[in-house]
Amino acid sequence: MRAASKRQQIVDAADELFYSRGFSQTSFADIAAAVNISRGNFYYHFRTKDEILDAVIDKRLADRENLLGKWDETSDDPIKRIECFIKIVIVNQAKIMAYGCPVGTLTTELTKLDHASKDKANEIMALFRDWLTRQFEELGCESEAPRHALHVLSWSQGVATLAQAFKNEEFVKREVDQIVQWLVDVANAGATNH
Amino acid sequence: MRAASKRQQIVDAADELFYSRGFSQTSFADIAAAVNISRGNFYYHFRTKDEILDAVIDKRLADRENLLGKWDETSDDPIKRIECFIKIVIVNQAKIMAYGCPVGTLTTELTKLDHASKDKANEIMALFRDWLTRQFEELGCESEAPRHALHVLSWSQGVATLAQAFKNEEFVKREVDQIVQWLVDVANAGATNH
DNA sequence: GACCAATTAGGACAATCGTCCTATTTATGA
DNA sequence: TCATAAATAGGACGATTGTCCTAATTGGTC
Repeated sequence: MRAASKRQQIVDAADELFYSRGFSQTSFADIAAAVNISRGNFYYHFRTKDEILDAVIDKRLADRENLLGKWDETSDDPIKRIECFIKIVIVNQAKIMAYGCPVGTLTTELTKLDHASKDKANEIMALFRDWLTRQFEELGCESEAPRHALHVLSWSQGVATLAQAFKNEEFVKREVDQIVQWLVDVANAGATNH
Repeated sequence: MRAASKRQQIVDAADELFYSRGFSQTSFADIAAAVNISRGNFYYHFRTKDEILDAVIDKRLADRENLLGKWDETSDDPIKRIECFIKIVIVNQAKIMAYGCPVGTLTTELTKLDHASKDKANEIMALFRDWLTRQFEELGCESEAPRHALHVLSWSQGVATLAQAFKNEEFVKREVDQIVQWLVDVANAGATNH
């Protein structure tokens, strides 16, 4: 029980550190210090750095699935649900301006490293893509749903990258308003087609 | 003469390696091997890794200024020039799918490292932003020009990130067509206002 | 041919990295 | 209470890192 708790503490700390410093710039010593255990003891919980990475990705996947599940329950209107996604860039604005998007930056880093878990990290991105696709399907734009999903996902990655670069709050708000307007237009166009 | 040439070789090799592997995952040994000099000799040309990074950023800044200058000369129509920028994601598609955007990924990495040269790297992003702003001003949308510039820049970063994640050529083409259409609409709206 | 500066190679250095081994301490349950 | 397992600390290991020093080589100039 306490073992699981300690393991969870390690994964949580690694999650934060991988996000704020990057995976390869986070050492065993960094994580051990964050959870107050010795470097030697670390080996008891995780044998390799890649093991921790996999655990972190699993946690992120679970967290996001949880989040998407909650959004599914917030409203019957898929527009409202997609707006939940859009507004992450505002809800998490402070962290995004400091460290970028946790999903996008990890994907980019692992791909450059050609890391064995890069595909697994991409699954988080795919999770959002597929969820968005379902929302657009419910909106009535069946054949266009996958394209709209990629469009919104791409939009969010761009906003996150520029938010980190320029730290411009107004830019973020403006882009959110713009994409929400686009979303409403898409919904109306889909409705008139039926 | 040969010294300058060797120095240039080093900067070029570092530029490529920083792009494909990332800054902190590129070692002195990697760069030295790429230009066929010994690690010891390296110190004669660059005393610290940060010195190489600064030289690489300077080179990238110069390269981009050069590129933007050429685009300025391609056409009198700012729409055509902005389209040049938009189509980088197609021209450089192969590399972008492999390593992402060189400007965006470096900015992200240095910010996470809290590196002393992060602001300098951001200047490359600002260079594009300011150039785009001038193009939109020429288009006639004066007060909206800075916003449009950020919008296009943000769009390009999003497309690059998703291109790297999903490696979907059709997605890139579709997004390019979409933003070009948006650009034409903006131009028409600006024209009717005058 | 001799001299001087530019350029190069080799290796030392202290620090840090991921990994691993081995005691020791702590907690659990019969 | 005692045996057993879980958990922890400390340190060793080989490799690699950025940095730096020194000696050797090269090339051009008088």
